Amino acid sequence: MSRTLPHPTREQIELPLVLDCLSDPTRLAIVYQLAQQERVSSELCCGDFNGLAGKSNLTYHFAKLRDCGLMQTRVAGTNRFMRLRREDLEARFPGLLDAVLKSAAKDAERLQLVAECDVVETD
Amino acid sequence: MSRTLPHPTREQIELPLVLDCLSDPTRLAIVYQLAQQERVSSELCCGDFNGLAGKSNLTYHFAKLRDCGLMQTRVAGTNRFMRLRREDLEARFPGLLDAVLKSAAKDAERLQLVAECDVVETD
DNA sequence: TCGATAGTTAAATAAACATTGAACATAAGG
DNA sequence: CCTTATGTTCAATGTTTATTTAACTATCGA
Repeated sequence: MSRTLPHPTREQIELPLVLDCLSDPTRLAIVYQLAQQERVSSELCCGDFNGLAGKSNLTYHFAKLRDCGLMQTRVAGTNRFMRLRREDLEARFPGLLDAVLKSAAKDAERLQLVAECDVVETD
Repeated sequence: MSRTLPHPTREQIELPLVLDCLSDPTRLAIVYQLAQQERVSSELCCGDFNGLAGKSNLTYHFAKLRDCGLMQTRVAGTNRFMRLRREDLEARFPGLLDAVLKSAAKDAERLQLVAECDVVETD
């Protein structure tokens, strides 16, 4: 019934929680993917991450990312659209997100962040 | 008997491990304190962090910081001197450590990083 | 050689974490 | 209305984590 989800305010965003969130490979991949697609569209929905983990596991990671202030979730019909809270993060921790994203990009292979580009399903 | 401790090479430093290390408040405080004192002397020994946690707990955190490549430990007599692996981190993840340290500095109070400056013991 | 100092190791514990599967809820579309 | 597609919730699992206490090792200096 709840049309909106709880998010921390900008000021409530905490450094250790953000770092902890980014330290998990699955969540780092989510954030990375979100950042990659940003110039195309600033939002992605849950299903776009199905390659990274099972559905219910993703729900768990999305909640962590939302709770720590890394992303914003918008409910629309049966979909939840997410976007990075770039502005808030930049205001709170200048340069941090970019540094993490650049570092992740450098290690994309090692971290297995390389988007599978919607590989054709072989059913 | 081991005069030297094992450290990862520069190339072996992994982003998720580094972020995870920095996400713990105690370890973030250690790194912050290490960075603060850097212009005075690049090294500090275990005892300099006694305010942050118990001795054996510190040993645990030091090991994590060493294992992930954030700091270097040098054994000298009964002391172990630590320093940040700034160069290696900058080479691997440009701008990351500085961004974290600046973010931490902004939140120093909230994170209780404010060095107690060897407050006089009130016994 | 003795005692103090610096730090490690080991074992125990409680809490937090990531992952899974099954059941559920909600909305869109025929 | 019924079905399908999206995504959530809940409980169970096994793992990792941070912390504490106590016993230990090793070095320095008197």
